[in-house]
Amino acid sequence: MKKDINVPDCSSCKNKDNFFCNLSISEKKRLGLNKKSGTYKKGEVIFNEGGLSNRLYCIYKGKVKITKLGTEGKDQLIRFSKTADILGYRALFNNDPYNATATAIEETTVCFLPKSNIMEALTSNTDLSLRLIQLLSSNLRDAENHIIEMGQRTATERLILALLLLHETFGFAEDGKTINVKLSRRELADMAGISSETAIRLLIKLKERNLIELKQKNILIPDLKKLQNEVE
Amino acid sequence: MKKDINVPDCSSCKNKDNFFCNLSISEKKRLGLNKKSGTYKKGEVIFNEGGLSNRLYCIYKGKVKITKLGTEGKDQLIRFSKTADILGYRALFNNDPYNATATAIEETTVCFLPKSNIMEALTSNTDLSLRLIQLLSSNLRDAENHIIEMGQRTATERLILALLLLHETFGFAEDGKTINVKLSRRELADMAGISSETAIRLLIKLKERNLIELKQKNILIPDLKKLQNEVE
DNA sequence: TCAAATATATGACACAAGTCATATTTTTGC
DNA sequence: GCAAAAATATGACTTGTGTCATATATTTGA
Repeated sequence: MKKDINVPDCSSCKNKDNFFCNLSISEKKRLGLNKKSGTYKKGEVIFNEGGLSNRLYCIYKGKVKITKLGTEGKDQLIRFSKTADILGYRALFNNDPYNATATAIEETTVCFLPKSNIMEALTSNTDLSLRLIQLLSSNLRDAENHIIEMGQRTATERLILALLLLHETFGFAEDGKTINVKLSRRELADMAGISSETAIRLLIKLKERNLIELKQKNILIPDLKKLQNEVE
Repeated sequence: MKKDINVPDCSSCKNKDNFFCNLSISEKKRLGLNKKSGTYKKGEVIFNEGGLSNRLYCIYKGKVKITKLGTEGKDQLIRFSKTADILGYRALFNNDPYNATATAIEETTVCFLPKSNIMEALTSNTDLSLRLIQLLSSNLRDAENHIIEMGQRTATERLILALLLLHETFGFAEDGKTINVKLSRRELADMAGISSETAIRLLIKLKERNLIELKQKNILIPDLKKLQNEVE
């Protein structure tokens, strides 16, 4: 992590639709008082499961994976977060240690907002609590759907659902078919709860069936509808 | 469902530690204004996935399972709720349909609190938002742990974890070893994300290893620590 | 640039757990 | 009390997927 001094004040942030978008200009100024920021390289850990928290993280730019370590030292991917998303909110609002690890999956710039600023914003703008409730509800809905996938879908289906989630979260690159993030086979396996070897094999199978294309670390979905139909 | 006219006003509720425990007496009186209540028989549905909501449910007495229908018509158990817990809060605060089905697993009496009362309580007592944030955070933590179990644990381990969750949620009966709820093998299987046949077989195996006792529909855990050690 | 580390790919093999069928027991509703 | 429905139990069989080992390709860091 290296300190980043090029990030603007919260009231001038380029991410207009972020979690704090409903705050007034003056509320945003107070939110960003004394904030710091830093840039993490791909693979660097932003915070660790079990660590203590006194600030909220706001992603200025980049992509992050949230993982938990399971049994036998294997990771399970819980969620992705990207530019404009907040991180570490559950620990902050519950005065708990982090219960997951946040890792940059590409170079990522993050702002650290002091807890006192957040609490003040919550008090002055009660809409913010409702936004947080909605965010947690959305996370919970996604987690519940993931439980069902893990319990009831085949490994192939889970891998396809993982690819569709990547598209949904990060979109396509400009060519309109390359998933806009590069993950290792291990990371894909951690999303789908399968072994790396199985992920590798099934990706090749999907390629052979022309459902995806593989170009170095890029995965392309030539026909999104067709891939979606595989898991209906 | 039959209407129940024996439930007291919220300010006199026997469940002193419920979600609304921090409200003042007068706030509780306003919360319960025009509330209704009903009693559901074991197996009756309290609300259905996809249904619309304009009230919050508060369990006066009883036990409820929250399930989602997965692929191929198979249920996945998401969570249990019991006496003093609230239900339907996510739909209410997000103006969404219910995304799960709530079913009584024993005779259950539920109070229906009008949405307007809830919103008023939220406005007058900002602590209530924080309690809801904490509740959602707790649900989410549990769901995330469940994802890991589904992805990384054997069926036997998952069944044991399901039994431990039943103990944790509902406790033991007075003998100190009978789990204080009766579920069918199918319901246990839905908790663990395994087939009924597998649940039946593995229960018998656990019995043979003296880790549990089976007495009609009752499951007994003679040595809780020993069972916990099986899944460390 | 190069050696070491890591990621990807592949083959072989084993088995946990699912499906299907059937028998038996228990529960339900009239 | 009784028939039907549902739950529980068991056997047989199949296979999806994990593990382990090894080869090859790519990335990393000095």
